[in-house]
Amino acid sequence: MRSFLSAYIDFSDHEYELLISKAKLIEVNKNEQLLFANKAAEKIFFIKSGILRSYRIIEGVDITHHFFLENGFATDYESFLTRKHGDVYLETITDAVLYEFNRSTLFSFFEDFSKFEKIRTVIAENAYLKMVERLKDFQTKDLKERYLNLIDKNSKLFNLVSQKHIASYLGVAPQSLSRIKENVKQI
Amino acid sequence: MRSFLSAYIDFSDHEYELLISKAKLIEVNKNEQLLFANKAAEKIFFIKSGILRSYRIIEGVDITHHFFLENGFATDYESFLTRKHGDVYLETITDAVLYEFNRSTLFSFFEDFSKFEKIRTVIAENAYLKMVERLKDFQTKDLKERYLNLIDKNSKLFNLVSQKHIASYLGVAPQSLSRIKENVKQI
DNA sequence: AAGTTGCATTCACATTTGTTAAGAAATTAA
DNA sequence: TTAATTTCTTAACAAATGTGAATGCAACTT
Repeated sequence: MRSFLSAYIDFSDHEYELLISKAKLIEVNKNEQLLFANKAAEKIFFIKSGILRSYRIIEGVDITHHFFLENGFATDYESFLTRKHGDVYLETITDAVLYEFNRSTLFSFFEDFSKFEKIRTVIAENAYLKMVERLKDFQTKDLKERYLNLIDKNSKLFNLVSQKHIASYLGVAPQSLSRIKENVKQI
Repeated sequence: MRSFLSAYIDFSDHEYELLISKAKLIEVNKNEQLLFANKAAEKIFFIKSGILRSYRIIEGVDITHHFFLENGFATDYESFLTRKHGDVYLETITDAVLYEFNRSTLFSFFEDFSKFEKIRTVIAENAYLKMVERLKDFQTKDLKERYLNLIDKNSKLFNLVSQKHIASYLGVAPQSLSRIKENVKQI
């Protein structure tokens, strides 16, 4: 987490220790639920190791919203920001080691140490930029291109994440993803 | 702009006048290009009146990225943040009255008056939340639902924006949008 | 070991969307 | 205003994706 943050702001050992003291280091098994829909997200996690997945249940179907990899923050960002009840679940899909922060604790830390406030800006701006990339793909690329693009950027994912979750992430039925994989294999 | 900003932070008359003094008030005709791809976006606009559109040319095709309505900021946000050359054009699609800010002027204003820094965070977070909504639509809704959804939220757009721009915004060919409109009309 | 469960794949068929082309309608320019 | 240009619509066919069902496979349970 230190190296992640220091890419954006400078801080002393002491300040970092203070931040860490606000967090709880937890080890979590695979397939544990970390956040539930219909509750305001009061926690945010920094991922030391492992992979997390956020998803919605829309008309009874599990739709993956996002995969969270090592060295980044994970939460229901929408609910975390708006304090409204979210529609997003967050779960581990591998064993994981996480720093768990309480929303109010973290935000009051930001207020006391205003230079850390910039982290909040940077997280938002990075999250935005990633969303724009995905949106651009949906606007202009067919499934095959989106699939190849995802492999290219996140090859690690494919051994660890089930196909149906990747399919919903890409916005298609699992059968369509199978079809494309077969199609790609032959070339 | 004052009421837009005051929703997020408190500031004095003097502080607001200072901010305004950094901007240039401009009147722009319909179909004027404000930003060009392949240049780093050095300007950001606040829209007093009018509608703007950002778009990319991808494989020779004009793809609308975003519509900007009154009372909000508009730029190639990606390029504006990263300072890299963007792939986005920005143009007016109606006559418009704008406050034009220079990137460096605005950011140094933020540094001098740190409470305004929060504006940057809020803009990023709001932009993110809008992107998430659109992405959710692409993941889970077919064209008809996306179209009805857009009408519902932005009925003003439809009289002022050409169908082909709305089509690319929704990620489909203009012919497909025509088809859906006919389909919807009959019900 | 046998049975259960859930996932990935494959197939057939239905639906949606893309593509090409043509004509109608609207906008712009002269 | 007329002429020229662009946009919108419609149609026919091709391609892609959705849907429901069947199969095989692997992990897990008992």
